[in-house]
Amino acid sequence: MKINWKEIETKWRQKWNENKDFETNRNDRPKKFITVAYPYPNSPQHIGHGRTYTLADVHARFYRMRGFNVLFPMGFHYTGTPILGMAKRVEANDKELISNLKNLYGVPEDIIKEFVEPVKIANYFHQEIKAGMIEMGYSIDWRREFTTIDPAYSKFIEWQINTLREKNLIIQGSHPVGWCPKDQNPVSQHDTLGDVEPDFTEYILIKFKFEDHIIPTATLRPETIFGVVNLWINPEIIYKKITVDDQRWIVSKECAYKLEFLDKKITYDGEIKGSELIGKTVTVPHRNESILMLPASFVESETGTGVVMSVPAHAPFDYQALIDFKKSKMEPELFTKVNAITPISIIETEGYGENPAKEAVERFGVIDQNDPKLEEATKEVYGKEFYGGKLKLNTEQFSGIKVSYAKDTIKDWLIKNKHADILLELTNTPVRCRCGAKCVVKILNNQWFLNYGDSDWKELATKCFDSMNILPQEIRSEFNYVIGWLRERACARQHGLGTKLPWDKDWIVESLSDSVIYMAYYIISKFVNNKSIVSDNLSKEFFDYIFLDKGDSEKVSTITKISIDIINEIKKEFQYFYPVDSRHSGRDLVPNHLTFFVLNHVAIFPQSNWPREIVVNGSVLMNGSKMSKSMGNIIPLRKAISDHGADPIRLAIIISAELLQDADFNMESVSGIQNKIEMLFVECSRLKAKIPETFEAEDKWIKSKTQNMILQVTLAVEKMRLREALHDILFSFESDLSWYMKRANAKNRTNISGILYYIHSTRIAMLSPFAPHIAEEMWEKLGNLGMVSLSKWPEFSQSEVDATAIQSEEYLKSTIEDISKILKVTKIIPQKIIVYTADLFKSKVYHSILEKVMTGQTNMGIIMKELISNPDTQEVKKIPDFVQKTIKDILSEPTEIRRMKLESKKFDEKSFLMNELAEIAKKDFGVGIQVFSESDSDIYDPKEKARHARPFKPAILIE
RNA sequence: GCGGGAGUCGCCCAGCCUGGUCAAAGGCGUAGGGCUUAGGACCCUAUCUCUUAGGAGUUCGUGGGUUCAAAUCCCACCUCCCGCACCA
Repeated sequence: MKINWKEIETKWRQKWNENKDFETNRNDRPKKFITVAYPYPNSPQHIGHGRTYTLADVHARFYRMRGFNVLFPMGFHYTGTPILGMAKRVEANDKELISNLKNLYGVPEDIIKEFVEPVKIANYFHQEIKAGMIEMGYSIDWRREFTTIDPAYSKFIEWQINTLREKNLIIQGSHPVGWCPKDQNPVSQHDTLGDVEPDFTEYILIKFKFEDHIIPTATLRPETIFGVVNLWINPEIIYKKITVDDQRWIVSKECAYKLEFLDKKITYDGEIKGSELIGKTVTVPHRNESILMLPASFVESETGTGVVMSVPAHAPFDYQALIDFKKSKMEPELFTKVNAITPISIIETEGYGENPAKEAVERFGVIDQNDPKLEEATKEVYGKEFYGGKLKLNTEQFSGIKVSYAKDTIKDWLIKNKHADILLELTNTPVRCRCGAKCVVKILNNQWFLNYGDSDWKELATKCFDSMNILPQEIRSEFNYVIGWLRERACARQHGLGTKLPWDKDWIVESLSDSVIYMAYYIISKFVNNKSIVSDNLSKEFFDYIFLDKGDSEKVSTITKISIDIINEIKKEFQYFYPVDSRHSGRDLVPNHLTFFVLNHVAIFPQSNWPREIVVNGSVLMNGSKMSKSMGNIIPLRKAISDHGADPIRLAIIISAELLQDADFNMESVSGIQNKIEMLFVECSRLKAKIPETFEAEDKWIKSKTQNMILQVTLAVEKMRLREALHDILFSFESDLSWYMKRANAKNRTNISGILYYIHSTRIAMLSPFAPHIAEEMWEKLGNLGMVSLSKWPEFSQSEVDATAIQSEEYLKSTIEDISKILKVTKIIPQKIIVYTADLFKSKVYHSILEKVMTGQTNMGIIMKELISNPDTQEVKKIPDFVQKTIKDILSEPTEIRRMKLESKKFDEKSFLMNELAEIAKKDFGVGIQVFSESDSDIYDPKEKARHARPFKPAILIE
């Protein structure tokens, strides 16, 4: 039977909507406030976005069924730069973008024209995403919807950022960024051609004195200043003479250009050829020694300053260039000087001798300074020295420290003594802005930062994390790590949509900073949307009173012109719903949003309102590979819903992976799920509500198994192990059910529909948070009244679990399995099957062994001695083999089964097998079964098999 | 480098948290059978090795260890993937 998903889903969505089932207000029941990171509306959502929201929705629906008053709201994050960038690209008539909008996202052409206005983009995709969320059946309270550019939201953000500033958590400073000199704008990944992230490193400029000039060299290894023996100049380069602030420098043209953006005043004074510098000397800072400037072809004008300091003991390039130069022709006078240059070794590293550079050059077989092998040699020496090297005595006060540590220390010391400066340089050059210009590194002054480096703040956040539930547990250490390395973070930028900094209107609150405590705003937004309050009235006093319990209602009412009743109602609702019980998000937000979410909460709110839980999920792959525009494998969520139905999509996403793993989405799994659900649907349509009749062995068993499923599923959902839960409901339980059907059919029973009705009602109820629409339909088909989404979650009941029933079915199964194994190995076609159960004595021995094993005694010798010393069991000395095998039997079973066996001592194997084995064996093997106890007097035992019988392991004879 | 995750029977992947029901679920593939004019779809059976009695042997990246018992716990090593900032 084919299910018409669309029809069923529309039907139930309408009912939920009419009944306002998911509109949540304060009441006297316990609450759960479940939130999920709101979407950024710059594209329609695809399957990947759907995952986080679906997980959160299942969570919300689960708690709703467990009796909680669940608030699950949604907002839209308009703030940020990508939308702005998009608008610019539309304006510039960017072909690639417009084709994506048209073909990939299906945006009508006349609407694309309006996209030159950023808000139009956000509005369009906002509605698109919202429609998808509704179609997915998310149980959202839409009365609380908002966007982050709503005037009331801006008031809220102003309050947030002012509060942080009052607490001295916002500071001002300078900060390097990737920069487009043409646009006069910072650039990040989505502003560059090819979407490259501008990546830069910090070089240390060491200032060498040359006459009345400074010749700076750029290095990553400031400690090597103690090992410098000469400088390398490229004779082909024409260097610039410039004035940097008050000093006169000589650097390459490219370097001078870079310096212009690094907060320095540059004027150009003249030029000097590289060749003119050769053979002249400079003074090494601090050491005050004169060293020569020598020519080298590996020196590039684009890198650093175009001058390199030579440390031949530790830098393979320098060592090789020195060798090369010594071989070249030169004036005798210079040769004497050059020949006198010897490497100065300043670092000792295990595995290297006096001159690591020389050793590496020789080992790699380097030919000359243009040999690419030098790169490898450099990497090796640098790596080993950095992590394993120590500075030698000739480095004065730094001797003995590890290189990895010395780097920063020496840098600070050099800068303090004015021997050095900083040069920031892009490492992945060239980075081009979308406008085509080459990007540089710029130091921005007067940037506003949230001081996440503050140790008191970190401590509070750590305290909060320690008290929080983090799901899955594995991700917790990652949060601790992030808190550890977090430093100041820019919280304002100069472009994009958003709220202006209240005290500095040139800046806009950065979008990762205006989205950290907005869960509190869901309380406010309900009252904004129903027009109880207007943005103009939302003053500092209002938010202080609602969120922080500061001030009194009368004063606040006077200031805000909002009635005391409304103010108090808002406050009560906030106090009822806060704190956030669970926050859902993808794992990409762990090092930023989720951590900031906690940091900002602990900074602003009292401990009682700190968040309680974070749930993190992995991303979604499409047929095993990452979804990307260029691959064209992005499936818009709404298209997937209309093609396959919302419930199959929800189930396929959930079943494909556990929380943190990447979920591999593919159409086969969707259609597999559809088939499964269709079968279940047919089953539910057939069953009628009925009170179960008397219970036979298999009925008691399947009831116990159902209880077991309830327990397992409930525990799994509580830990958000939704894949496991769903798998239990849909698949694992199926094998139990088919065993049950096999048993019932063998007996030709016709009175099982009551049991099946009970089982399926339980399953459908548990399925409902996962596949809410079809579950409602099935629930109705089963003849249940009301909505399954509002019904009670099935509860585990220990009293419904029948240990004997479970154990006896296991016994039956293993006996049948033994028979088939024998048949398989011997390839006999059976005429007759005879089963012998163990006698009373063995059963007695079995139980005393079981008791001993349960107390931890597993030693055969000791058990044997104890059995013999007891008059009741001393006869075992005749059958030591039995004892040995029984211990093994027991040990190979799970503790749970052992316990059950211990509990139900009086289990009559013979009569059970006679009653239950006959029909089923007839069906499976086509012959009758005879059952004897080995102690029966009328026993038929021609091959003397009976004596091998053990409790729960009957002997078998097949003829 | 730092931090995190992973390595399972031809392939994909579950089991590991909480050791025993584990020669290890499920899917794909392969082989045989059913259905069909044929193909597809679907259903059944088999799928580490040996075995004419329910058994035995060797397996879960590699090497050790703990335990009566290890895919599961501990230690070391090897390989692969992801994140490392002003960007949502």
